[in-house]
Amino acid sequence: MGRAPTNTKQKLLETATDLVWRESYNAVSVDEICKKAGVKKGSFYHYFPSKAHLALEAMDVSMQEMKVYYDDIFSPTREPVESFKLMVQHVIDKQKEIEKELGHVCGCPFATLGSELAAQDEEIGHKIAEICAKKTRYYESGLRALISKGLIEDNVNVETKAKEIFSFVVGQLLMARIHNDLDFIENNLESAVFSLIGVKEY
Amino acid sequence: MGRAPTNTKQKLLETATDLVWRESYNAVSVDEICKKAGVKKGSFYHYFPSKAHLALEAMDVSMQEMKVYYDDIFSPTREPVESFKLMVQHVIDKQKEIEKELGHVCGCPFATLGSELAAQDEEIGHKIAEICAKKTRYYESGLRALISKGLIEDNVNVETKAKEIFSFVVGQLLMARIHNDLDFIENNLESAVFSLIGVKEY
DNA sequence: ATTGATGTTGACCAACCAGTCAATTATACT
DNA sequence: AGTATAATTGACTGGTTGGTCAACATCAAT
Repeated sequence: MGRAPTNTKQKLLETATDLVWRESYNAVSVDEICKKAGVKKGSFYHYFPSKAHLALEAMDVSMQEMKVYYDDIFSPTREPVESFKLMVQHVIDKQKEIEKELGHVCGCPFATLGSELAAQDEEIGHKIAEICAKKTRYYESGLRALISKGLIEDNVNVETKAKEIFSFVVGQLLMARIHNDLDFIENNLESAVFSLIGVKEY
Repeated sequence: MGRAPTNTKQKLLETATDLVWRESYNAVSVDEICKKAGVKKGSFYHYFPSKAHLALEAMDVSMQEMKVYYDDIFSPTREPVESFKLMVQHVIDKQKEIEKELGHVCGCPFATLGSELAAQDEEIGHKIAEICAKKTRYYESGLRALISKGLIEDNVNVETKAKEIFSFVVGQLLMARIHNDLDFIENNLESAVFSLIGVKEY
């Protein structure tokens, strides 16, 4: 029943993700998103009750995409050192891809959005906090695997260390966005992460 | 000659700093700044040719204020371990003060602004990159002092390590802003910074 | 007292903002 | 063929945006 389903909603989500990731939430208007997506504003509000709801759904999509990669990267079948290496490489690859596509180093989309909206929109802020917590759980799992292999001391506070690693990666990505330059991350992120983890040989 | 100078410009700078730090650049309008500062919009554009120029001047003011603290904290007369301890404490104290005043954990004002505007306003992005570079120079100085005291190995790449510390602090502040919670920083920042520096006893 | 520089005001603007809605179109099922 | 449902459109709204401007106010030096 009803008219044939289209990719309009998906196109809006993709376009919004690109525009907001590159610029910022408040700098991008609904009109701009619609124009670039080739969709009339009436259709926008047919699929989303508000601009904020679009952002929330776009985060869900991004999160799901990320989950596929991270489930693989931190799969229990891998060596934990390999997991962290792959994680760093994935971050670098993704940043390079987005830099090419959007013409600017863009950093972590969740952190950028969270930084902007944490004090402005409670719901979005809360969702981003959740996403951050989810990501740190991958690191926790990797750290526990490192402990079980005897590669780091077993008195390491896994939750704390995971948060530190996450903050560090997010901070480096933020600096890369500000400087519009991925060189430092490319040359430094892997060794810095392992130094922070405290594993000497890898 | 001319009319007696007033504090109008200063009031605009202070008000704008507060509003933009708490919310974001694009979320705060010139009208809002003027209203809260008790200044008419005509006066605003008498002192600033544009909203972006206000941001640039506000950053200069913040930077000058920060310089006073950091020149003292990283004064060559101090023990370098004390410098880093004081730096961490200063960050925490400042965040607590701002949280109380503005009703939200606000993180690093430069990083927040830079994250938002890096790809939107080249001039502002460039200025923030400069400010970040300036701050890392304090860390470099502290690290060199640590080396000269034999507290860390002398093969440490000071420029790289300083950038890592800066990224880490900025990342932790960003997470604190997103979670609107300073607990993790209060409990963890000092030990994490020293762990990152690589000094065991302090 | 006049001049000239600076500070202040409020009305004004075109463009843009998020969001609304009734009308229209396209489709799948009966 | 008819109908229910979903997709699409474009014109519309009221408020806000960054920014302009001519007029006016206040003072110091002459």
